[in-house]
Amino acid sequence: MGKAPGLYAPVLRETIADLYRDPPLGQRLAVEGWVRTRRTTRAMSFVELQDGSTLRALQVVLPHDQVARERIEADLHTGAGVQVWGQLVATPDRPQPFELVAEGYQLYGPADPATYPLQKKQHSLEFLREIAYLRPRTRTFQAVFRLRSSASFAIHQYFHERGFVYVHTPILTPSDCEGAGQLFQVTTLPLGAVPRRADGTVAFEEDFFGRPAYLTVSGQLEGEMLAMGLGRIYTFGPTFRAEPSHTPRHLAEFWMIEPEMAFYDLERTMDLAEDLLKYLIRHALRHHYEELAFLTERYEPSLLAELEATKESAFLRLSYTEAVDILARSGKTFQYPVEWGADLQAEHERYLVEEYAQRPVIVYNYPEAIKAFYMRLNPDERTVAAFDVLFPRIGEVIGGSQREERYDLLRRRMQARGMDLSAYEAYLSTRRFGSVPHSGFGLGLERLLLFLTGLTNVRDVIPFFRAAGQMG
RNA sequence: GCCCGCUUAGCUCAGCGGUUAGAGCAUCUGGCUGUUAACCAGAGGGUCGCAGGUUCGAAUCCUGCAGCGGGCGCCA
Repeated sequence: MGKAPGLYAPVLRETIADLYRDPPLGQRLAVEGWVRTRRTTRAMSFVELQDGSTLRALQVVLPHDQVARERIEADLHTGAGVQVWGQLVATPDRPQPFELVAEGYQLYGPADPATYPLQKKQHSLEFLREIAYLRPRTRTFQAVFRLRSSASFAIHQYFHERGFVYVHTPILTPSDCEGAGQLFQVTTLPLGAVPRRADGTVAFEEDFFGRPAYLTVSGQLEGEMLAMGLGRIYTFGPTFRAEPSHTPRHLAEFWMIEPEMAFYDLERTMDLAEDLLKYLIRHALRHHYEELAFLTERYEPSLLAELEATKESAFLRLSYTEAVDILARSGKTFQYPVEWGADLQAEHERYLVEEYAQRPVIVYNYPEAIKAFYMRLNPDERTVAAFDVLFPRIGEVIGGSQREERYDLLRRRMQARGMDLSAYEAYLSTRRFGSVPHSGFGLGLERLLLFLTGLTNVRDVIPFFRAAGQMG
């Protein structure tokens, strides 16, 4: 058996991705990774080694006259972490282009087959959710998390290429961004013995900030303030909603991209949203064909074709009024009635996207009454300059609007909704000093990833999921 | 929050009132001159989610609870 090269050995130590990119055939080298499978015959064993650098595995041949069979059978089970060294040899007559003929190996960490949960067969996504810490050992999650990483990078690249400033809005906030769901309260007060005032209410002046504090549900309001000086900004960070939504599309902690642009009207903002989404799809197709092909084969047969079609398609733009009209004339029977003034239900959105348009749809100019206070009132005074981007399979992926920049109008509408204006003093003040038209939107990273990966549950596109009653 | 479904071996599932509960894969043992989800032979492995109830008899029917999944609502 050859001498162990060790961690700082004078031999090549390469990732498997490097080997496939430019195989150093004939050279002696060391590779590190985890055993995916092992097959043993009388004279030799075969190990498929993966290291996370690529979905492809490296076949390692272990001749039993080099490495004792008993040792291999005791050590090299699925999941074991090892370093293997030997010579890289071309194998033109075999399914793989080359393989490593081992001289020896070092077992970093065994994986006892009696207790190691993963096997070499495919597991259900539901089962893997129970052992989230091992999901990165599977090719599915390597593909998904690599796409997540790459899409995140592409988002930054897209905005930076266009002069947007990446801003960090606070995670801890004193107030709600109205209409964005329930908040997680953050406190250092002892929950077992909360200090109270004479009238029995909680004495928040004794809390850490001297007032109630929450985890942010959106960076939008702060983003608007930053855009009113920097021009074009975007946020990209975690947001938190304490809404007990039990669906495959909701998380309590998720990542959101929120651009906010001074001097943008609704149409220009819709253009930006559409362009961004197509850019991200093109980026994934160009840089991650291997991952997308794998996910297409495993999970969503139409994934590649759908991405190809979407990156070229012109999203269909319909005003809310047009959309209601189309639904009313569709001849379809919907569970929820279609009438002007009611919000579009999931079944309505699905009809518009999957049957009527058969491509992404942007619905804009929604009734004022069903949308948030900060959306700009249109001249008809019945609708606001809001829009949703609806995708096949996953529904709403972006929600945005032109913001109400007129001080008196904004104030009046907030009052009409019974909001406490004192909590929004800074926000309102931006409308008193040099207020200009501006717009923005929110893109849910996990929902985008459902579209890019072909998976159907957002718990599977974030490494460790947090949802009502679940911390994966 | 409302509605529906599922829970049987390590995993994926079959069994849906009637002998000692099954299969494939995994594991273990042995075999195999290069395997590719290797193959061949054999073995071990189960309080049938939990708690009650109905019945001569319950994995199977009923009730409650829990976990998971899905639909709806809310939204990203």
